[in-house]
Amino acid sequence: MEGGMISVDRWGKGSQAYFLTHLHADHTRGLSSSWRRGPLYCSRVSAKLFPLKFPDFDLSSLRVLNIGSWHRLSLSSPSSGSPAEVDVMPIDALHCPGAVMFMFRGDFGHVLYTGDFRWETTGERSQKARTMLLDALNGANVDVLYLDNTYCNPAYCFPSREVAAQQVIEIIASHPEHDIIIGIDSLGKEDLLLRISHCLKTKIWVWPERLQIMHILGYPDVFTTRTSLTRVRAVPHYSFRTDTLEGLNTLRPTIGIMPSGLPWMVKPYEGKSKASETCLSVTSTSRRYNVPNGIRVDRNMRTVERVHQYIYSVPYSDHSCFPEIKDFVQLIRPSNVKGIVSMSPWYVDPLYYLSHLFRSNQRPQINSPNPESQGQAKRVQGQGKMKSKDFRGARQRAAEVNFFGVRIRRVTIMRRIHRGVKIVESHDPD
DNA sequence: GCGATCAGTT
DNA sequence: CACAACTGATCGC
Repeated sequence: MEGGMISVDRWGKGSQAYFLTHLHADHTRGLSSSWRRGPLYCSRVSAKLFPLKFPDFDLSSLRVLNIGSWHRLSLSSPSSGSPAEVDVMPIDALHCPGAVMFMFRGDFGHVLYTGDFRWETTGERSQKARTMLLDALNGANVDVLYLDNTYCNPAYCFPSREVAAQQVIEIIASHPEHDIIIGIDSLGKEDLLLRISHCLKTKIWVWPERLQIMHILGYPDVFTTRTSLTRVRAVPHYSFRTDTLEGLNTLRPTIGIMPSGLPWMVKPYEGKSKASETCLSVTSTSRRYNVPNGIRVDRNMRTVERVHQYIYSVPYSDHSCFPEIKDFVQLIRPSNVKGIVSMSPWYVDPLYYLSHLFRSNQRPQINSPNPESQGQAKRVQGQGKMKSKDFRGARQRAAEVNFFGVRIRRVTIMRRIHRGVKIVESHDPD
């Protein structure tokens, strides 16, 4: 296999062109203000946000790529040094502001790198992205799909963000006398806040750095850093804790809302835990809301949970859930699929659940679906070529676990080490 | 001081 | 328990 020409969300030496899908920290690790490795391609929104994340970054290194347009890069083959043309098109990833997928086209065929993405089947923007993707392919086959496999497991199933936002709004509306605290990260979930603001006719407090981001993003003037103007506050996810909520409740009645694809962001309250058992009526999501064509109503569909006396967990996710990933892979029908989550010799590929959808007969990278032989393979490999630092933090138990009330075989057991890839010229899925 | 890596938190 | 995203401590230069 030849050395890489192109790196996506990886910032080591040896590539001719570097691509950034979005500005979350787990995709910019290794990037710094002292970047000297040449042009860095990203979306216009990411470019606008760049100075905030990397204050002294030399902005002349940035190359903005317009979403939906092909751009030609003149690179050279790492082996022969002969010229090699590569075309690239960014496509809306609907993950967070500025987030894009990259479609590459060249002598190697078509390679699609999703970055983190939410493949909703409803909504105007989603439809546009779908059309853009199909237009980009123009009937061609995707040779390698690098896939955001974060929730690539049938146990993960949640409603659209529109539905989840409505759930948040219902929670807030049913607590008219309460202050509301919502945990968010430095980028993402803006649409949720805008919907809340619009439906409940309220401003939303954010911390100063977040207000700066809102201004750069050009959002309407509904955000404020003045506490007195609103009862709804969005705070850094990291400072959203049970003791914070308990402390606030000694001053004023306050509830917290955690929008997340995962329901266990806070320790369960030692009493009632289901929202349906409280004053708030939140019943099965799949019964109450229409589900788009092709997405089967799943009994795993997550809904609102009251996870603590003062805290609600709402399935508002910026990553695709399993049925959406499946829809995406069925649409693309790629020859080969690789999870963006890093691999190790004993890594059990979550794409296990999708292998029947591949165009070729690529087998998922599973040592064996049998937990016992997985364990054996791990031990053998572990004594082999891996250095200890490469699997520090790895969790290696394979077991049958109770997952959202459904017994499934746990196959995703490696903690993610990094994201991002070096895209190479070979067709081979190694 | 800077970047990289690790440990720990929600 | 789980994950993504983030903070802060520590290490090496």
